[in-house]
Amino acid sequence: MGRTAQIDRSAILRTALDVADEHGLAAVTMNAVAKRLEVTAMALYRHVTDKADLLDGMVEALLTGIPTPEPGLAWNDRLTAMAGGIRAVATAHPGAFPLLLTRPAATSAALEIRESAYRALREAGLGQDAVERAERLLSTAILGFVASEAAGRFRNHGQATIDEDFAELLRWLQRVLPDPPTG
Amino acid sequence: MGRTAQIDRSAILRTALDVADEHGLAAVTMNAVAKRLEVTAMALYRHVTDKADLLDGMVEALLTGIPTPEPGLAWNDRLTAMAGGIRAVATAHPGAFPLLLTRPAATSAALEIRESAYRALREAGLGQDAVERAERLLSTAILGFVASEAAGRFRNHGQATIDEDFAELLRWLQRVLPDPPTG
DNA sequence: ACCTGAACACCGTTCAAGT
DNA sequence: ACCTGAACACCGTTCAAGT
Repeated sequence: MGRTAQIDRSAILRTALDVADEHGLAAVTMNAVAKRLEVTAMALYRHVTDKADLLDGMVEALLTGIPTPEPGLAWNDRLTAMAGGIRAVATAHPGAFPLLLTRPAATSAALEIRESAYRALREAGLGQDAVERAERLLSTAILGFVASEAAGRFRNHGQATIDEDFAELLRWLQRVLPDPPTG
Repeated sequence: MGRTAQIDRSAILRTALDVADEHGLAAVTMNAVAKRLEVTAMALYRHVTDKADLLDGMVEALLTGIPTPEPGLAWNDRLTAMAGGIRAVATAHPGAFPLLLTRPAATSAALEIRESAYRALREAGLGQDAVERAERLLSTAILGFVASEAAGRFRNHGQATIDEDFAELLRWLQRVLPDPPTG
């Protein structure tokens, strides 16, 4: 009895993200991930329950990469910072990012991000129902754009054009919210 | 020589959409589609070049289901009608719909839809660059919402709430465009 | 012309066995 | 405790063979 572990869950998740980013989500197989870790596919089952659990773990790892905004900022700047953080994660993990749109996350990382957005929108003066609705619409608009970018739907356009598109989207979204604090 | 065909490409695509909607995209295998058609998987290769071609064909079939808006309508009503048409296709094909976000389509059906949007936005008075940017942002916002809905990201909310969310999104998007014609 | 059987390399997953 | 080998049912795909 007793044998020092060669791999752990977080190493598996990091490796799976690498595989997705280099060769696409379809290339994320138990075999491919295991091979990178110099282990057989069966060894993974000690650390993830099955492939669905692997993919859910990748989602959680992506969400953990979105930084919590500086609490000192005004609410509208906090929302903008979160949008930028989401886009930065998509840029760092373009292959894995589409998982966020297909695997609804109810994990703690997802809840924390949503709560940050709720706090900002409450400070904007919205009532509770409006806060929740605005969060759903803002998050889908931003996820939709960023996932489209990651999936290459804009690949015919230059980076400068895409950057300006994103800035324009943020301006659009600001315009449907109450006037921000002047500071 | 000569043997009457049992299947054709459009039957394969329809069957693949059915499988996706009933059991999810992951269930769309050559074997599963073939079995529904009472044929072996190898028979499909006479009508689709490979599985990627099958998935691209599904995208094209989904796009063909989006109706061209009535030319008599004002430009803002045409855009609203297109958004509704996209959502209707997602409702009819929730399992297959996420393909639209991951497989950028440059086929004729995709181009026709984009051209419809361009025409409406030009009538709104936007210059060519603004037209193209607005089309990218409108389409990603709408696709993002509708794909999220199809993927079940809102499944904790009632249908009435989701319907109202969609209406609110369309109002947001109207607000960033020039004032529509009064009629 | 259209479909099938056999074959290949590859999936996810299980379970008993090795250390 | 952790990993592997062998096994199973299932992938996508090719190619020669049947009608």
